Amino acid sequence: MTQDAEPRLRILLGSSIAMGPGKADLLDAIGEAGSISGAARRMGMSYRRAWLLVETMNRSFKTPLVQAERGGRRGGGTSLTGAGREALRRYRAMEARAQKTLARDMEQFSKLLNPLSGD
Amino acid sequence: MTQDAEPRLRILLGSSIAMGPGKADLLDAIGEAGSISGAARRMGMSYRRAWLLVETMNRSFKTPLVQAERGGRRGGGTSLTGAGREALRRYRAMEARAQKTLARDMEQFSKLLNPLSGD
DNA sequence: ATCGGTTATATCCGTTTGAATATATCGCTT
DNA sequence: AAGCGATATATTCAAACGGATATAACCGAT
Repeated sequence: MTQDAEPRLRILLGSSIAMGPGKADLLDAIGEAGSISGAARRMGMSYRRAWLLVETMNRSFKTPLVQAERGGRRGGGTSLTGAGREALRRYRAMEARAQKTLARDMEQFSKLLNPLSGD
Repeated sequence: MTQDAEPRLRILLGSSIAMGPGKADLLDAIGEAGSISGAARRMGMSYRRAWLLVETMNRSFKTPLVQAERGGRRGGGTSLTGAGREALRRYRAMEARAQKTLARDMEQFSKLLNPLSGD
């Protein structure tokens, strides 16, 4: 067994990535964890990186995808906004549609690829 | 008018990008220019960068996509192999198919995006 | 034999990226 | 008032990235 090739979808807005596989996963994790720090922990990334990704997303969209609160019983927390849930849902739909549409092409394309070369 | 969002397709093999918009453009340029250095010039990138991209591609595929020659009347040159032309053709087809399939979704998604934020 | 243009490779350097750490602020809880 | 856990932000440091430059090898043309 070797890993196989994966098609990945990114939504580029100008020079910055508004949405992509990593950011979508982060949104999922924030939704589940209820905080940026919790999401970062379970994704094995630094809080700073997670916070920067969130900042990029919030700047890329009309309405912030993520809403943070400081203090409180649990020290604060972060939740997805309505726009956040919508953007995530739509991205996942596009991702799935792309995967499905390209499945046959990917089969062919994969035959050209070097099964080794994990890099 | 502001720039609008663009969906981009990458083919990931392990941790390295086997094919993507930039590499596909480079293959096109090499095909037209007949050399890595010429392609780099017309794309405004350094020879080093172009050469590294070619190296990554050649490592990612079973058969090299690009064949280089040294010396000779024109000092050498680089041409696409059969595999190179095939990979490029298939990638462009996938790209186009994805664009078409996602056009409607992108319309909706774009409504969520911040028209400013060129970064 | 030298020259030209290219591939191939190494080195240097500034920029960017990202982890690690530290600090301030917030607001509930005790 | 002190503690806690989280956000928000700055600073420091190492690694990765990429441009610029230099050099060697190649080989036909002159």
